[in-house]
Amino acid sequence: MTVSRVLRDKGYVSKNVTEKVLKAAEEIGYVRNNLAGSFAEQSTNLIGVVIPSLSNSVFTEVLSGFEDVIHESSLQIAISVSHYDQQREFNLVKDMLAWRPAGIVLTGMEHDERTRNLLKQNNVNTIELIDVDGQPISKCVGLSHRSAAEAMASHLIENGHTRFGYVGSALQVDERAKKRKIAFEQKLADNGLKIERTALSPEPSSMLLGRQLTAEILQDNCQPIALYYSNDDMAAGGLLHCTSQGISIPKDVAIASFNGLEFLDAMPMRITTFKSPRYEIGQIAGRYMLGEIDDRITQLSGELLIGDTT
Amino acid sequence: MTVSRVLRDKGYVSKNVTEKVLKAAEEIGYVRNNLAGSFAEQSTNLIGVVIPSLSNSVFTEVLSGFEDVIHESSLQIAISVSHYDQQREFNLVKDMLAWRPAGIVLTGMEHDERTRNLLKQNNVNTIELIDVDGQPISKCVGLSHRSAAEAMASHLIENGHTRFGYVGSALQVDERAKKRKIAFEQKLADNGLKIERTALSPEPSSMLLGRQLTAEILQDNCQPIALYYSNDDMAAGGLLHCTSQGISIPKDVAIASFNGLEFLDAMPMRITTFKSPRYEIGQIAGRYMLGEIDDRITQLSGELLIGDTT
DNA sequence: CTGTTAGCGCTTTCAA
DNA sequence: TTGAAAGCGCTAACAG
Repeated sequence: MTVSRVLRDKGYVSKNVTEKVLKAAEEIGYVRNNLAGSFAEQSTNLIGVVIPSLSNSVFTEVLSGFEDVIHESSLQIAISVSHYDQQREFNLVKDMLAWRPAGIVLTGMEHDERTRNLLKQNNVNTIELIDVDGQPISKCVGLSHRSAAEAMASHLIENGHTRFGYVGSALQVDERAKKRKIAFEQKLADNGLKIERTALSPEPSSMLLGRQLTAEILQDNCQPIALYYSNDDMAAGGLLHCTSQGISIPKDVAIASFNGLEFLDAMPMRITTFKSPRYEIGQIAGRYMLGEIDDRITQLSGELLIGDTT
Repeated sequence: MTVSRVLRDKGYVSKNVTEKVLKAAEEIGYVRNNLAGSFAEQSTNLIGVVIPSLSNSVFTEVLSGFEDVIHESSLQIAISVSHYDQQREFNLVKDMLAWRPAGIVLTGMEHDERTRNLLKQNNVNTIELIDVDGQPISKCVGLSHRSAAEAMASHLIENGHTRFGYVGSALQVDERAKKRKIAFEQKLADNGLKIERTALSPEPSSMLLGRQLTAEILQDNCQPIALYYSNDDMAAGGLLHCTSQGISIPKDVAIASFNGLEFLDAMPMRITTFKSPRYEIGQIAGRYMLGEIDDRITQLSGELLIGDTT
């Protein structure tokens, strides 16, 4: 017990003994056994985080903000990847719960019903990231993808665009992109307008795919048209297609997207997009974990970035 | 015990009892306590991974490959971020060892001596990623940054370049970039050449920084010159500076870099770079973890990508 | 300030 | 095929 007290710096131990214990621990290279310790304490400092993918910088930027806040505390982050699969997410959450984590962080508001039940029944401190359009299991922080899409639709309408196309990828798994598309269409409808053409692919988004789908959607000369993309990668591909074809932007083809990723700075033209506050979402999630925020929902606003393509 | 057997599907239990147990577990929403279980087993399925940063896609791409291999097994990944700080890395490794992980994954070959000792003494299955120029603690997989830089130097020399500049960032913490710079200089020296100008910054690399440092290095008209950059972000910024200034590429300024990141596809010109096999490194690290590889060192080659800028 | 006792929930081993 | 006993290394609670 005395050793335990010294090592945890808890309770009173004489200076003399403290030194001896510390020295001995150093000598034998003692490493605490968290399995035993946390087991005895019936709690851990682990936070289970589930994100859809590690190769989409949207999620790693959020993670980065989360980590920057968390890493000053004694909490540890354990990351799992759901590959956009709610069934897999459920299994991951179940596995994580077995470690009795201090908290769970999920991406998005759409989950398997069993996941929600599991988390609620076990009364786990849960935070959902990136989206706020829905009922959180416990807490959530993000932006309204509906509002973001509406803002973009309004911007295009105000700029006098009357014909619209949509270019998207992986909508069957990307719930946020799906919400944006629906809200965009709705806003157009409110103004007596509609999406005339759509190019979709189940593949993950990429510049190459954006380029291909844009070529497809423009093949029968429907210009002038304003294209709304599911995200920046797709839109960047679209821009490359247009410039290579000598298509006038934004006169013949306008380009608008979502995310506001940094790589857009590399493009020859500034693409109009909607910047999602990714790093900030992560930071706030971190502060939720540290108990610094109580609100059930934190809605961040994001920002419409008007570039040269609309 | 019978319950334990059913839940782990281990040993013989009658069908009748098995069903009853499974049903009861389902009803009460039983979740195994890994703290108790792993404690009793004296082992875990956790793999501790330490990477320098989550906001550098080099590391998340490696992680992605690692995860893709690992996630078919029963192993779990716990990620920590060292912020390029060896002291912090040591603390993270120590914290991870407290969980008695099935393995540890580190980035690079340069670590605090205490980290190496800790890992060796505890006989932990350790894998070092991305670099192979050095003595691994246990196993490592990566590419030779020396060779990559030498290949680029040779390419530039063969193309007739005779004057050289170097643009880099964060060399005090980026050991791989440092190795590349040294090897590049050495190769030049072997050919009676040298780096005439250097622009360095302690800031993390970014396109903006690359742009600024390139402006700086070119301010007193030293063209023609071949610039070697610490990585793609910096080089992309350099390219943007040159195109905006109407500088002829590669005639007046040649640009060469390292990594071969995907965002280069967005650039108006294909930058000459050296593609590091990031995803593959992660995959192989995963196979190391699963015990599918025994070699102490796996050296991957990478690829010189000759673009329009050299 | 130091020590004793009991127990965390599971698994390994042995016995029936 | 099932069960009983013991123990993993630590900490909370209490006693001295």
